[in-house]
Amino acid sequence: MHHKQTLMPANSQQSESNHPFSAEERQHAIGQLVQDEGRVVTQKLVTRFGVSRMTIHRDLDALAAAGLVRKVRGGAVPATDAIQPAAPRTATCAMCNLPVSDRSVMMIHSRSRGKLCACCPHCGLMMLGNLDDVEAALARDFLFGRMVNAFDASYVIDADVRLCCVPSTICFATAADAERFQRGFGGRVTTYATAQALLHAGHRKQL
Amino acid sequence: MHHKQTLMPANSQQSESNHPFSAEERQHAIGQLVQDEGRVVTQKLVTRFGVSRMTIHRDLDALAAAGLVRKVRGGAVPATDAIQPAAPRTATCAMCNLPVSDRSVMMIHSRSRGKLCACCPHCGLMMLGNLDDVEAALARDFLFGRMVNAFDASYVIDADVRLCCVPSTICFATAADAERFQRGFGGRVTTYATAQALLHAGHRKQL
DNA sequence: CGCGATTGTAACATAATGTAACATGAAGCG
DNA sequence: CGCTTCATGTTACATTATGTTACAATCGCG
Repeated sequence: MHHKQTLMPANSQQSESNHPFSAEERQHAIGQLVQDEGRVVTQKLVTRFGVSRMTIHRDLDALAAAGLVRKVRGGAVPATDAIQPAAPRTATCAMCNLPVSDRSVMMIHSRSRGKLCACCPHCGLMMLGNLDDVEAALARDFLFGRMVNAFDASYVIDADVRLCCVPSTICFATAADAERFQRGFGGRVTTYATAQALLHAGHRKQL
Repeated sequence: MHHKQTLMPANSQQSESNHPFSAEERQHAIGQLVQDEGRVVTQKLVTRFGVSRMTIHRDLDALAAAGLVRKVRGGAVPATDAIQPAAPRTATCAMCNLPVSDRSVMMIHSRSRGKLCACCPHCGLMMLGNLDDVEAALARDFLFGRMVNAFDASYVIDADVRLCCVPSTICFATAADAERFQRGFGGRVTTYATAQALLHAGHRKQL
């Protein structure tokens, strides 16, 4: 009796509700939604698909059991998503797909794309240059291992230490540290802005 | 429910445009804020997230329980030790009992005492000097993070980088790396034997 | 020092959400 | 036809997140 799809006016906005979904189709659609939007809200799925709260929960259970999503209170997020407070040890770089080294990791918080992980400042800076809704960006200071504001940090580019991607880009909390490192291992000490420009120029050159 | 979210338009009931924050996300955001800005003020979090004072307090309680922040009157500051939230930081140094930093860890295999963990080469070398049945000793190369044979490694003692115990003792896979590091950050480049002697001499002097 | 303002916290209330147990109705199958 | 199975709905209850209130603890200031 509550099956809205049978009662829907023809001009209804909720296109999906016009035809009844099989369980499989609905679950597949939910999985897509999670991937596309980063997060789904149970209550919205209830109205969107015109099924009961329990049914949505069962769908999410099935998706979670299949490892496709992770249930959170109120909805679900992508299984790979790292809303978790813990740093994703098994994460791969959102830019180059290499496994993320704990030593050089960068974390970027984008409003639209959530929490992104970069294997090293090279990839991290590239990503930052391509995002326009960054809420925060943190890079790991090479010397002390602390996370620092990526925009305030200093970087040594192309030092004789190849940690990850090339040209090697190493993050330091202070310009003084970067300079001392450069004295020993070469490379060029830059601010965030300069590093950003250099890396992007280098990549464009290749095109 | 009628709480006065003076900062947000009243029409946004649950809209993700303004407050996509579930409890989990909000706590995560707060944790990042603490790391990023060094300190957060409870009252500002209340207005920023549009939740009650109690809710913010509970968030901070949760973050503090997880060891991610330390509550202070009026807000929270980064937990001094916990830069890395996850990780098996259960290990403590067999010499000084400090939690073992993944960055500078040394592993010593003793026939009689089994596998011992040192927080840094300082403690590791001290332990090695006191053990007579060592099967193997590995230290983490500071530059690349690889484990190297502690007896073949080079060490920079008393550089201007205080990572763990004092006098700071930093391990490098090669003498060349140690020298380049010394060029920037000072200290003295030594072999295993020399570092060993220096550290023990320093400690005996205190007695 | 006392006093007011701010902050921390405990206790309770409430709404939203999660979940288990049972009911229903359709489809398939002997 | 009756039976089973499956997806779903309904109901009831547990759990969680949050707000509200009251009060204690602390700070700042005259």
